[in-house]
Amino acid sequence: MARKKVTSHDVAKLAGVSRTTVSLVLNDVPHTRITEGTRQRVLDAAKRLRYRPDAAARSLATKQTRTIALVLYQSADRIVGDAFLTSVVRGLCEVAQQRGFRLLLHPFEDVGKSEAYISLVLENSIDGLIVSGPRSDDEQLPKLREDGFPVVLLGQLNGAGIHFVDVDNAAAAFRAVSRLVQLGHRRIGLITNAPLEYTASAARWRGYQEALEEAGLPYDESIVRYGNFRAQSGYQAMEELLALTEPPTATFIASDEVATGALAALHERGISVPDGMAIVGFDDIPLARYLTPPLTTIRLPAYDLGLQAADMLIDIIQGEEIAETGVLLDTELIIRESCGECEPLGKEVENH
Amino acid sequence: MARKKVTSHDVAKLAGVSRTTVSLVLNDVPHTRITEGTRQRVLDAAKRLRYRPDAAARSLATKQTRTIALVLYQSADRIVGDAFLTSVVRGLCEVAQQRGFRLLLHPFEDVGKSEAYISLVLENSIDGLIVSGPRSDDEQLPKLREDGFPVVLLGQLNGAGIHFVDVDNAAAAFRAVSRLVQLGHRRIGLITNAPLEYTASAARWRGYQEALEEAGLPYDESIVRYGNFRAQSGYQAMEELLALTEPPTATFIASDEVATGALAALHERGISVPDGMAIVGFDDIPLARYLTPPLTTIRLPAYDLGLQAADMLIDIIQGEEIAETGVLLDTELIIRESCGECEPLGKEVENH
DNA sequence: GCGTGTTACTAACACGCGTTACTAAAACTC
DNA sequence: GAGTTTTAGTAACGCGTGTTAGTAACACGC
Repeated sequence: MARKKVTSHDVAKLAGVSRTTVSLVLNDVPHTRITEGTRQRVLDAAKRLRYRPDAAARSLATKQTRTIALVLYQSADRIVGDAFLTSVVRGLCEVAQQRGFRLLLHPFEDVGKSEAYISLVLENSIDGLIVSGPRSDDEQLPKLREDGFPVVLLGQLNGAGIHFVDVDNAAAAFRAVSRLVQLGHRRIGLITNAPLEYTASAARWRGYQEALEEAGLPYDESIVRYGNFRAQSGYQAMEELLALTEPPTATFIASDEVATGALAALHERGISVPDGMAIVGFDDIPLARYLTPPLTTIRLPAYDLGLQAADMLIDIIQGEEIAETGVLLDTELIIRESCGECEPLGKEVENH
Repeated sequence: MARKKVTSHDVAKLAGVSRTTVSLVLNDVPHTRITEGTRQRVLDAAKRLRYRPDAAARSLATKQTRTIALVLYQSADRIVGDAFLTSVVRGLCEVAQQRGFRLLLHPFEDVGKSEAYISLVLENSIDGLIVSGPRSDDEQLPKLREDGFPVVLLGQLNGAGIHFVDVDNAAAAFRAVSRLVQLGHRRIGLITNAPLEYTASAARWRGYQEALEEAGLPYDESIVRYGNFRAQSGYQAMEELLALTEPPTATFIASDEVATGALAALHERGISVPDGMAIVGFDDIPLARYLTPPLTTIRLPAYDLGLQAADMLIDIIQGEEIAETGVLLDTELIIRESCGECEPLGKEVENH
C-alpha cells in the first residue's frame, strides 16, 4: 500500500482540534454542543484526507461489528439447485447495505460441523445471524437463543421460540392442489421437493393432504414420491408414476426444478401436458414461464423473504421490540398452460 | 448474553502464567521455547474456558482481518439470472473456509457507486477482493492495483495487469459454432448472452466470428441479436430472427437461460428443434439437460472458477509469488439433442 | 568467583477508536 | 464583583490482542 493509513489523529491535527472532538463530530453524538465553525473544520479535514474509521478499532471500542452472517444450513446440492436462494440473498444485501451492515456468507455441508458458525459468535465477528434451512437436530441454535444472541430463521423450527420469516408452505400447496381438484382431477399425485426432514418439504406435503381431504379424496401413498431438489429426482419419480397400472391424471410437484425433470420424462414418453398429465409446480423460477409447456406454479416472495429477515434481525440487534416472533409471507398461484385453462404466453407481464 | 466474554487474561489467570505466554502458545509462535508443562496448562485452560480470541482485537493488532470480499459488479438482473454464480460462490466458500478466511458478499447495482466497495478497503475490513464481472469504466480498480491491494478478477480487464481467473470464452464459442458448421449449417445466427460491454459477452461474440471465418462463411449482422441475461430477451430475439425473410437454420445462443426463452418462441411457432432450427447454448445450467429438447451447450467449470480465484487471492494476501497473472480454465462441449446427432437422454451420467 | 550464555518467561507498549470525567473560559445572576 | 451556571473542548482511560525489549534464575567454563 502506497498510502499510509489515515487515522483520526491526522484529522484532528489538520483541523486543529483534539481527537475527541473529531470523534464527536463524525459520529454526530447528541447532547454535545460544538461550534458550527469547528464542526465544519473537522468535516472538511476528514473529507480532504479521505478519512474512514478503522473497522477493527471501532468494533473493539463499541462492541459492535455492523456485520451479520447468513448461515446456509444445507447440503451442497441444495445450494446449487435453489435459484430461489439468490433472490433471497439479494433481499438480504439490499437491507443490509441500506442499514449499514455487512453480510458474511457461511454455507456448510456437514451437519455435524455446526461448531463452525458458532465460532463466528464466539469470536465476536458478527452482531446477528440468519439461518436458512434450520434442522431440528441442531443443538447450537437453542443455546444461542438462551444467550439472547440475535437470530432469525429463514424457515421454521417448532417450539424453539426463535424469530423467523417464512412462507406459508402448507397454504400454498393447498391452493395448488385445490386448483387441480377444481379442474376435475380425482387422482392427483405428489412429488415433493425434498425429503420430509426439511420442514418446508413436510409443510407442502401436509398442504397436499389437506386439499385432498377437503375435496373428499383419499390419500394414496402409492402416488407419492420424494424428490431431492434436483431435476434428476423429478425425472425418476415421474417415470415411476407412469409405470403404475393406474397413474394419476395430475401431479403436484413441490419444486419447479424437480418439475422440469418430470416434464422431460413426460416428453420422452410422448405424453402431452396438460392433457395426458396436468402439472403444478412450486417456486416460480425465472425459467418456469419458458418451459414446454409453461408451468403453472406457486410464486414465492423470495426477495421479500430476504428483505424481511434482514430487517427483523437488524431490528433485534438494535434493541427494538419485535411485535411477532414470526412472519408468514403470502404466495401467489401463477396459472400457465401446464394445468389446463391457461392464458396465452405473450400476455403475461414480464417482471420479477 | 448470559456468558461474559472470555479473554486471554482469564486463560492466563487459570493457567497461572502471563497473558503473553498464552498468546505465544496459542499462536504457535516459532523461536520461542516454552516448557511442555506450561504449554499444556495453557491449552487446557483455553479449552476449558472455551476461549476464542476476539476478532476485532486481533485484527487491530495484526492488521489482518482474515476476510475477503466478493464484489458482484453487475446488475440485479444478472444476479438473479446467473445460476452459474451460485456454483462459483460455493467454490469460493470452500477454499475460504479451508484456509481460515471469511467471505463477505457485496453486490451492487449502480455502476456509479463503486465507492461502496472501496470503503471496505479504506476501513480495513478486508484483506483482499474478488471482483466478478468487472467493467472497463471502473476507475477504482486500477487505483487499488497501484496501491498493491490484493485483487483477483473473475473475468478479464484488458491491459490493467490485474490477476484474474476466467474461462476462455472465445475458444468455447468457437467450438460451439464449429460444431454447427460440421453439421452442415451454412447460415448460423447468434444471440448473445448480454450487451457487448460485458467482456465475456464480447469474447463469445468474437469466437462466433472466428468460427465463421475459419469455415469461410460471411459474418452477417442481420442474423445477430443481443440478449440481456434473461430468458425474455431470448424469446424476443428468436421471434425477430424467425420474422426474417431468410432466417438462419441454426443459432448459437451464448446463455442457456436466454436459450430457454428462444426455445419457447420456437415451440410456439411449431418449429421443431433441431430439424427446423438447431440450437447450441452456453453455461450448461442444471436444467439444460431437461429442456425440450435437451440442450447442447458449453459446460463451464463454475465451481473450479471460484476455487481458483479464492486460492489465488489468498496466495497473494499471504505474500506468495504468483507465477501467472491470469488463468484460463477449459470448457467442455456437451452434446445433446438440440443440435442434431444426439445421444439418448437416459445415457448421460448425472453429475455436477 | 566472575563473566557469558541460555532458558523460561513477563512487563509494557501499540493498534485506532469511543467515551467519561474534567477544566478553562465565558456568560449570566443578584 | 463574587458566585453560579453554561459553553466548548480536551486528557486520559479502556476495549483485547500481538509483540518487543527486558529480566530473573540458572548453568557453564576457567
